[in-house]
Amino acid sequence: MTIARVIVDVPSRDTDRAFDYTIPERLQGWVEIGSRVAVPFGPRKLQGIVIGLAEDADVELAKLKPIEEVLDALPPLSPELVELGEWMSRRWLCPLTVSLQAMLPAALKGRSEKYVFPAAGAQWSDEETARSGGLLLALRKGKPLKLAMLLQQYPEQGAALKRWLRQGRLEERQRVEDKSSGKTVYTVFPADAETLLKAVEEIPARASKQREVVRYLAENNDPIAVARLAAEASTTSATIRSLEERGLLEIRSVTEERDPYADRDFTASNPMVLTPKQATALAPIVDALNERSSEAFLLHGVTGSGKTEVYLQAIQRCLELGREAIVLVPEIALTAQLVERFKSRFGALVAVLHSRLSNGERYDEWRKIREGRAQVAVGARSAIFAPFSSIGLIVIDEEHETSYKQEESPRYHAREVAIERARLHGAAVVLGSATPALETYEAAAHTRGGSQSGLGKIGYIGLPERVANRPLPGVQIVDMREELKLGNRAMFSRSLAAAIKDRLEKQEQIVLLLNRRGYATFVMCRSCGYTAACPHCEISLTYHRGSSNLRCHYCGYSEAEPKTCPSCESPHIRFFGTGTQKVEEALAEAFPGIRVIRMDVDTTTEKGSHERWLTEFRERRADVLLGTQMVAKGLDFPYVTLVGVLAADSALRLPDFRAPERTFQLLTQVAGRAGRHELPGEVIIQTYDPEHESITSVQGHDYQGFVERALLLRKQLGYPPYGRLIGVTFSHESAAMLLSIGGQFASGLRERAMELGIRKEFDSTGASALEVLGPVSSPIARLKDRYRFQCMVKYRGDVDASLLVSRVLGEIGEAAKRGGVQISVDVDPQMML
DNA sequence: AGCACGCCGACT
DNA sequence: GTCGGCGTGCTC
Repeated sequence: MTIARVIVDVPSRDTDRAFDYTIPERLQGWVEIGSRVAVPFGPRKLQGIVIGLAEDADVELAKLKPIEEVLDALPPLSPELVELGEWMSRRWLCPLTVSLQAMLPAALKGRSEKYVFPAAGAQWSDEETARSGGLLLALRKGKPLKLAMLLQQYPEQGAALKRWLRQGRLEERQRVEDKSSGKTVYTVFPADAETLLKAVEEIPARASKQREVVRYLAENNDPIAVARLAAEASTTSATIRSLEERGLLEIRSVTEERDPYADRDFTASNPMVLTPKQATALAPIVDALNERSSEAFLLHGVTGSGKTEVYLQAIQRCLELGREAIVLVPEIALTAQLVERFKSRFGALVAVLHSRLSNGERYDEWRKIREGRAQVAVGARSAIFAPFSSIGLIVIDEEHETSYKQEESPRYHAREVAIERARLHGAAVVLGSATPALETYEAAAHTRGGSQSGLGKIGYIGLPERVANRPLPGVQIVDMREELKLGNRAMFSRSLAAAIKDRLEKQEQIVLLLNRRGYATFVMCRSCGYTAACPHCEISLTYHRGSSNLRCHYCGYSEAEPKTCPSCESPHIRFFGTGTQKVEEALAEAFPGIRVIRMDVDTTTEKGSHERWLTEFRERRADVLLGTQMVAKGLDFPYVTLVGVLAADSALRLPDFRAPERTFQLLTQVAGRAGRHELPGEVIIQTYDPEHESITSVQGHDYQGFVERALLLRKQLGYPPYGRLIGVTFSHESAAMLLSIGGQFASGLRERAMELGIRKEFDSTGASALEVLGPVSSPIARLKDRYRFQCMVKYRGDVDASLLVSRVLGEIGEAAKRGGVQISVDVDPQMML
């Protein structure tokens, strides 16, 4: 008897283990590791993933319930992805179902739905009917209705529904449903009649049902739905399945496909001739591919050095070897321009996965991969889970981007998942960036010395020059304090204003970066000092001019623009700080006739708007592309010769040890947008802190220098990559409980560390150390009506802090649950806020 | 996480 | 007496 070990879709600590089920006869052969199944669980019916099959497991069979259904013709996950999920849940301390669920396309994240319908012979009095406000009339039409929908439509009838269900006058039924709208039919594609007839002889006489099916198919040699064929031959799908194993037929899920790129022509492109530098960069990657060794490389190339062509040719080689490739790109860089580059080189072999596709479209692309019709997957973070079976190469472009870390559970980092997945496949990893993350750089620089970062060995490949020897743009730093002294109170310095005017005359283009959206960043009353804050979060509200309201950028709350102070009714209420909307206005004022495209979260929510703006800019229907960091990444426009940064230090003062690194990276990236083609580029950076290293290093394009100094500082303070962090956040609607639960966690962890003889101090001896900071109120003390406290665990890489933390959480979990305190754990947090 | 079961106050 | 409040414990 085979037992299936199933992870049910209940994301909690208590249920984070496999539950055993029997496999009923009709599903024999369909249940595999990675199958998605519907199972009974207590009184409910749930979706689950099979993570193991055990022959006659050591359990009381009588206690086991059978699997109810297998939900896909092909298991959506492979044993390798299940293993990867197990690794993830250990690495980032999340329930296994959460990491497995993260690998499925949204269309397959079916939830179970409850339906209710009247029991046979159930009666209701006229009075009850009248009081139900139409509910009973709807129900008595006979069709089962969704319980969730009824509760939403008749909110007052909840109690009545419950009563009737208990009394048995209503019945409920639960089904696990897919979200995908496209209809899927599992279809049998038979081999040709001749092959089938020949094969009949070889099928053992005992397998009479199989023979019958084959004879049927020999006569009716057309594709037929699995269910119909089973009915036709009065047998079960298990029979058909074994025929598939004999190679006499193929079962495929057939759907109407939506190809989001169907209406577009891609002109074929051939490999370009590599520069000698590019060729040198490519060589070690190709060596690794040929040897099938799971090596990782940092491809450190300045902006415009032609990294993409290196990726393309590495992928080419990978495909020639009959293996598949994954390319990760930051979401906002995943533009038509980039997709086109891959499509034109590899054609229909490319599947594209990004968040702007509908669930259905995404599911189609995902199936192309699963069914082997695509060999290259290009996508954002979650494309790292592309269901390939033989991966040869994983490329992560702009590997330093923060978007590779998922900010909700599972809080994984795609870079690390890539390295682990590559290890399982014997695949090469290429991490490309002009400004590598300090963690990556350190791992590459000290690969021989033994790195603390946890990334393992990384080979270093440098690409220090732009193609065709185009110079890097000149960078000018403007001290805005000097401007103020000279009486210039405008938001554009004299040199930036002059440069803008010059480009307008020459009909060249300009990119302007300001990392704050909205119009004004805070609202204050000059009489009483009142500032407008979100009632749900401890965050000041941002004024948006178009809609004349104040908005919270954390929870989306908005309120009307105040005319007088809500606190003292003084009319002296003023808007402070500059956002992109205000810059747009100032540009129009200072340069009449200027054509500006503003690109930020507010103007790009609509589907396709992002690409539309970029196309408009590329076609030079605008002079200025003004925006938040989304204008800094990966864009390549030949006529951009000026890049202006309005407030370079805006992110520098955040209470986050990575703030200087982020600032340097952002400035370098945006500077790289200028002068990428024939026309030379110029960059003007405005700041109130012109001496700051994050800014001065951009001027000299001095990554090396910046990084060496930053790493030294990190080492002194025990921050990553030399020490590591785990952030634990406790939240509750009231603050009262948080300090005590947080305190219990901190002291519990300190005790455990002491027992194991782990030192508290980080010192030069290099001995294991672990330190617990907090609990303290989080930098954002309240978010969406919940107060937040946090602890930060700082430790050296040789301490298994994850294990310690999960043990302590196990101890205090009960108390936290009773008190209603939510705990979220972030291993290797990327944002300190 | 849900959902049932169980033991307590406020209604017909 | 019953309805429904939410604390507790279990789900193969």
